[in-house]
Amino acid sequence: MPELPEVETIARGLAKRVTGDVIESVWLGQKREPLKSPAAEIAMVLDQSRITEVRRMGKHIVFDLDRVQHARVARALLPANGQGTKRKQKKSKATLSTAHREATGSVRSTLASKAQWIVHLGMTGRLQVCDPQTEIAKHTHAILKLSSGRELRFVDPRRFGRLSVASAAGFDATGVEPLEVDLERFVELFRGRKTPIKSALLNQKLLRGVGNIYADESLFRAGIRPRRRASSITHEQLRKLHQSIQEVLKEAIALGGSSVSDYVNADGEEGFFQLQHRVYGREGEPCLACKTPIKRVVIAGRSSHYCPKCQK
DNA sequence: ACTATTTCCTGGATGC
DNA sequence: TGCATCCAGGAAATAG
Repeated sequence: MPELPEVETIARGLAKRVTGDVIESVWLGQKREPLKSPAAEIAMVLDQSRITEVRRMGKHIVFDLDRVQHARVARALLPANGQGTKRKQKKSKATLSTAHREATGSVRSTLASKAQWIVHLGMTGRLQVCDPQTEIAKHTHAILKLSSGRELRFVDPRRFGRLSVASAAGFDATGVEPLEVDLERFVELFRGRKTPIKSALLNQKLLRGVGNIYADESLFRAGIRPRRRASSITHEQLRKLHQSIQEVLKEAIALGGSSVSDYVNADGEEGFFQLQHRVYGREGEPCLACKTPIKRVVIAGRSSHYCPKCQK
């Protein structure tokens, strides 16, 4: 489940591998859930673009693109060269003729020389850079053929991930970056909010990038129960929470993120921060500070883990 | 303007 | 072994 540290790790790995590459062709699967922008628009923007930068914004991976030349529209919607025969028939049929025709006129005219490809990995999304010969994984929703001869593929079994494009105006992520926000602005985020602090931490419109694992871990370190109303937390406790969030995220990035379920980085390697979890996934196990069994409750539909003695 | 709840998805774990 | 059921979770949509 990629949250900020995992997405940061993946974005850094991808930046090393694909910066400077030109996208020579784009194949998009027939499932529409993974596509937030119209398929034809995504294909049109990506095709013949150079990747100039890969970075993270919240839980999003942003690929900055430079248009190399005008889109060669017809190619953008065909399967990548040499892949058609190996791919299952169902997938090679995934062309987008109707959307394509609609978008050809309108999108081409609005294309700027700068654009962005935005990827949200959801729960199970993966971006893999591999040779074209590599067998195409089940649930592959996008394949970009790169000028270096490799392919960049988006695979997502659960289809909670999302792909979109932004043009010159740029991608506008909501919320503030937890690693950049100063204490004053951080405190302001929670003023007057009656919602449980756990829910507030997960709200991407306030803070972007914190998910279930790091919310629980941060609250433990700050000694705050997840159900506490955000507005009831003292300034001193918020100061501690602000510090805890930054510490937890930095430590997790340093260890390559948390590998629970099937998370791996851009090189296929697991992270190690799961070994540092003090409450997440430890229901019934003794608190590492006081040995009290860790409790699990559901808040906003999410498992929330805490120590009933250490957290008030 | 907020807040709470429901929905979308599949694979792995569990239970009978 | 097989089959049904439940659960994981981010964020958008819906309801209050």
